[in-house]
Amino acid sequence: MAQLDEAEDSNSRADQAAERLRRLLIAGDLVPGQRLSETAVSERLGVSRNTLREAFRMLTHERLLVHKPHAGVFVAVPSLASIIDIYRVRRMIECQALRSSPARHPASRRMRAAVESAQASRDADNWVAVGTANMEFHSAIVALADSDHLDRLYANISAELRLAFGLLDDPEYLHRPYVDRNAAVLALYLTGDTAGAASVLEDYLLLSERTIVAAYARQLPA
Amino acid sequence: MAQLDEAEDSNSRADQAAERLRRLLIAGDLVPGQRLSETAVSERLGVSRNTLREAFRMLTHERLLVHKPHAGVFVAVPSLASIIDIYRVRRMIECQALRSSPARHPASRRMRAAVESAQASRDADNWVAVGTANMEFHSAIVALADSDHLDRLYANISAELRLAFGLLDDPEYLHRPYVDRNAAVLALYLTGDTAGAASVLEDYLLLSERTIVAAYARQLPA
DNA sequence: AGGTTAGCGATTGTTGAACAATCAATCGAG
DNA sequence: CTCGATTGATTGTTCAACAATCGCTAACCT
Repeated sequence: MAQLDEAEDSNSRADQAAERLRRLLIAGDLVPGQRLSETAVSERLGVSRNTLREAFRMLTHERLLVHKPHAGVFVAVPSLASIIDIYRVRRMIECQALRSSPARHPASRRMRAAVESAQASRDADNWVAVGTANMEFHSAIVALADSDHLDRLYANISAELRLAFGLLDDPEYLHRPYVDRNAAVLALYLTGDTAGAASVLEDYLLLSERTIVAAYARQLPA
Repeated sequence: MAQLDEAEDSNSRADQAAERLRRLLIAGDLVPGQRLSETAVSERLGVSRNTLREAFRMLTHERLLVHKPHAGVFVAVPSLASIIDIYRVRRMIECQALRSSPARHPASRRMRAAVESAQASRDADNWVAVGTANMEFHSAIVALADSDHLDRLYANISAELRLAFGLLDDPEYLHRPYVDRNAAVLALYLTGDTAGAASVLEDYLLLSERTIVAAYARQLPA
């Protein structure tokens, strides 16, 4: 086992700070729109202002934070337009990756593991874990394309989407319907019917987008 | 028009430094693999080491530089695998953007302008300008998809590809064949035959990839 | 009174210097 | 000649200070 849960951030202190902030972000401890004071956060994390700025810049490139010049950094608030954009990209990339993937691609193991993990977490009523497993499933689908660039793009997109999920407050409603659908997509893919799998996935993504957009519009009437 | 050519980098000094480095990189003044000393570059650009580090980090995220811990930053050397990956992504994204684009999309004007610019530069024997115009043409194709995320991904990919072009040394051979092909793609698209345009584009990209990979393998026998 | 502007305070942007941590090359011992 | 320790240079990180900029307050003018 190369990297353990806590060992992956061992590189630099800026990386460590970024990782800690990342966890605070996906855990929802930092609400979107909130301003992050450099001095306050730096002394809370025990790093220097300069180092924290490097961490901020990393997270800004991951679109988790936004930087307004001379005003500070803020937790990103995913816009409706950005979410719609994300789903457009997901349909384009995931469906094509699935459709034109050779059979028995190594990443299919990741897909299977993610489905099983999601089912287990569902039975344990742990819905944020279900969400994590679902996202891992889609990440594995993208990995079918064997493209580092797409993998990286998808990692960014996932982070942003996760921020949006955190804005909503019914994780069961958001994640439960998709674990069975993921299993269906995986089953079709494993039989070699990649076109069918892609088709099911596309419907699935359209439904998911509608659900999230609706919940989003309901929650943020502004 | 909000931002002019020279005014876009006015934000911070780190941005300015990054922009200057970017120009040095695409101009080929900085050869791939070269190490960039923090102190040397910082005093050459007239910025502090700390500020330069922020610039380095930006360019690292754009994959123009690579950062090796405790060893420094180096000009990225695009690997053959990365180039192949880039072309795979380009085929996936550009063809689908072209195929599923509505007619008379605003970005088609950018496509037309790029074609005309390439033709003019070709007649003037300015081959690096031809290369720039060609890349602008493809960037406009991606813009047909109306996705900020894809636009950003493509900007990164373009920068990396440009670095690879700089490694080769016959810009006419690299760029001349494609200005007429771009014009053909544009013509098909404007008649509404998006499927035909996408098909031509796919052949085109396959040919371009073969050309570059061959030149690359010839030049770097290592 | 209402709107405008000048100034104030706070925060970010940038710099320089200093020290610790790490790597690579040199030099020396066996 | 090979292996190992020392040295030197570069990066990683912190601190303190100052300049630049923004938002707000309050005084000012009409």
